[in-house]
Formats: sequence, structure tokens, C-alpha cells
Amino acid sequence: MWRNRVICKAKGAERELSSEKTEAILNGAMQEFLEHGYAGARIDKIVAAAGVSKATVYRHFPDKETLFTALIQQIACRKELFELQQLQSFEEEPTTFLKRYADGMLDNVASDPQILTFLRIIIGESGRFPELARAFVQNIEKPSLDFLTHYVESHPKLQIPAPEVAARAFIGTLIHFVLLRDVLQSGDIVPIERDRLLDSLLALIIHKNDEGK
Amino acid sequence: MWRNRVICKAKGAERELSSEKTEAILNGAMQEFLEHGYAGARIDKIVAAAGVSKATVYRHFPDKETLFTALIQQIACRKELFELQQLQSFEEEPTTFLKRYADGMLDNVASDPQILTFLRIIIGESGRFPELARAFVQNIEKPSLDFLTHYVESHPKLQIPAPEVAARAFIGTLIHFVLLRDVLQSGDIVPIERDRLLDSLLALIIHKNDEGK
DNA sequence: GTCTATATCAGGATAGAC
DNA sequence: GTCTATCCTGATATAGAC
Repeated sequence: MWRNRVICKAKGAERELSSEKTEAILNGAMQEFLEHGYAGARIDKIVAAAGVSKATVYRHFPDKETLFTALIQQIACRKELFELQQLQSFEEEPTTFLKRYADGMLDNVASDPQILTFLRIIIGESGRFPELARAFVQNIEKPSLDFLTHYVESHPKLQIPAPEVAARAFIGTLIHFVLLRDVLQSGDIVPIERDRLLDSLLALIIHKNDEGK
Repeated sequence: MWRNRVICKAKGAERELSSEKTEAILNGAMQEFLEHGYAGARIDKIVAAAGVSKATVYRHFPDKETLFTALIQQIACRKELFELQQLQSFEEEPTTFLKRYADGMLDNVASDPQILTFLRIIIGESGRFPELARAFVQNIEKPSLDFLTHYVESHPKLQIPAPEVAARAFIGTLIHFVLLRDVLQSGDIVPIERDRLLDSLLALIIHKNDEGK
């Protein structure tokens, strides 16, 4: 079980005015920011979606940028959205577990439109909002890498020479696949059968080149 | 010089009014769009950077969106920017060649701020401009994947069971590394020594688990 | 074809009543 | 603390002279 002390302090997140309206504002902001990005988002729309007045928004958040930052930080801290079942049982075959892990990523995470939009924003705004990108890596990417590294390193049935790199190759290949297929919507341009990718990838990682399966 | 028979047809790109001004406009647009994204870019700034009047811009491009599309498509067609030396000599050791290929990606591509910004835009706007994302995959990603697949598949010294997957694992791991380190600027959060990553990655791909190098 | 000048309007942010 | 009504800057896009 992986309890990660998390960096999740948005500029105005500690303040709690009337947390009811704050919730409504953040909900409305979520739709608008995720759909149109930072610059493309319109405060009017957020106001309409939240069902509050514009002045109320500005009483809770000093400006658009702070609201955006608070929202994205909040999402980046909700690890449940991304977290895959990390209950490792060492009795289970590594391939079975890793396959299920990949399935979770490809089926749950990558098929959720909101998550895809969130990824687009995090990456797209990473030049202007590096803190948000870093919070994402800290809270989402790093725990996954650490977990997988620890898994392949300590599973009794595995003898991986470089666990850290194996974890990166595993996740990197999956992320790249999701990027091409789901984020960039170009799966048909570089097609590959999903199960073939997974099986061969696991063979690479697990390093059983002579397995007769 | 860029004559690419490629899927590179922006809405108004075939028209050539006075290609001198067009060039200037696109140059100005490049700076502004890459720096601020689509919605954040200001036509006034483009006009100033290009040294033309606003009316001239609108005589060459019907609207902001068309200008943006034409620009990004144009960049996505300039494969030289991304293309790594793909001169395979089969006399060379595969590890040597692949190492150099990775070096090119990590040192040239990923260290060019303009390319990083371009990647942020392509991904960030892929929800609203899927054609641009697809042009990028078609012109940049697919050729790389095809080339590497062909390479590992036909090199006499290699016996890769699943060349397509090996190519994806190789590129995917590198892209993921670049994404974390350069795009998201979080290399310090998930640190890994670059040469260790490359060497171990190559060992994984080449599948020489018992090599005594 | 290109410019100057302008129409038009929408965006973020605020004043002041309640 | 929340609303209505408003300010004002700055944006895209166009009209009309040269």
C-alpha cells in the first residue's frame, strides 16, 4: 500500500470561504477549462455552469489564473482517477498481473474522455504552467514508476537486470500507445493490435525470450 | 527547401498570393502561436512581428483558425526538423546505430525549445484540431516507427521476435523520457541517468540478456 | 495588394445595492 | 457573501483610400 505524501498546494486552495459555492465554481470551471484550455475558457461560461454570479467567482479566486491553477492541481491530486490496482500478490504470475495493470491503463484511464482532455491540458500548458506539470508528475507518474520498479525488482519469480528501466519501458510504451491512439486520435495511422502489443511487450520486459508459451 | 509530397493541405495553403508577405506572416505567426497557443495568440502581435498590416493578414488568410492550421500543418510537414539520420549501414553494430539514433532524439530534437513548444501545441490542441495531430503522426511518428521496425527486422545481426513492438518500445520509452524531462520539465522528480537508461533499454530491445559486455 | 482607421463586440474584472 | 449592472481594455474582422 502506497501512501504518498503529496505536493498539492494550489495558490488559493487552503482558503475555504463557503465551500459550497467553491465546489460549484470548481465544477463549472472543470467543464470549461477542460474543454477549451486556459486561454480559451470564458469566465462567463464558468459562471453559467456553476450557477453563481461572476462577482462570486472573483470573491473566491483573485483571478482566472489562480482559479485554473487551483482546479488543475486539484485534479492532479485526485490520484484515484489514475491509480490502477496496485495490490500486488506475489503468488500471481507476473505476466498476469502486469497484463491486468496494462489493461487498467488502456481500458479505464485512456478511455475516459475527461482524463484524455486533462492530459492534453497538462501537456499543452506545461510551458506556461510548469508547476502544474510537475504536480502531475509528482502525484501520478512518479508513484506508478516507483510501484512498478519495486514490483519487478522484488517479485521472486522475476530476475530483471535493470528494474527501473524495465518499469520505464513498460509504462513508456503504454503511454506512447495511448498518446498516439487516444490523445492524438491517430490509431488508424499507426495501427497495431492491442493484445499483440501487450503480449510482446511483456515478453520483452520479463525477458523470457525462450519461453515456449 | 522543402518539397514534401505529404499530406499537407491546410485549408488555404494551396493559394499563393504574394508569397513574400505570406512568408513574413507565417514567420510572425510561428513565434506567437508557439508561444501562446491558439486561443492565447494575438493577431496584433503576429502583425507586429511580421511587419505587415492587419488587413494584409486577412487578405492572405480568411481567419485566425485557417492561419493557425496552415502554420502547424507546415511545421508538421517539415520532417527535417525531426528526422534523425536514417542511414542504416548493416555493417555497423545495431547497438551503436540505435544508440546514435537515440542520441539524436535526446540531444537534437528534445533540446530544441521550438520543437518542445511545437509538441505541446500539437498535443494540447489535439482535441480541437485533430487534423493537425493526425498530420503530425502521419509525417513524423509513422515514418520513425516504420523505419525502426524495418531496421530491427532486417538487420542480419538481429533476431527480434516482434520488430514492430520492439520499435514501439524503443521509441515509446524515449518519447516518455523526453515528455517527463523536457516537455513537463520534471526530470528532477523522476531522475534517471540518461546513459543507464539507454544502455539498459538497448539490452532489453536487442534481447541479449546474457551478454557479457 | 497594402495600408490607416474603425466597427463591433466580448472578455476579465469591479462598484455598489442588498 | 452574493447579486445586478457596468467599466474598459483589447480582440477579430472590415471599409475605404492609395
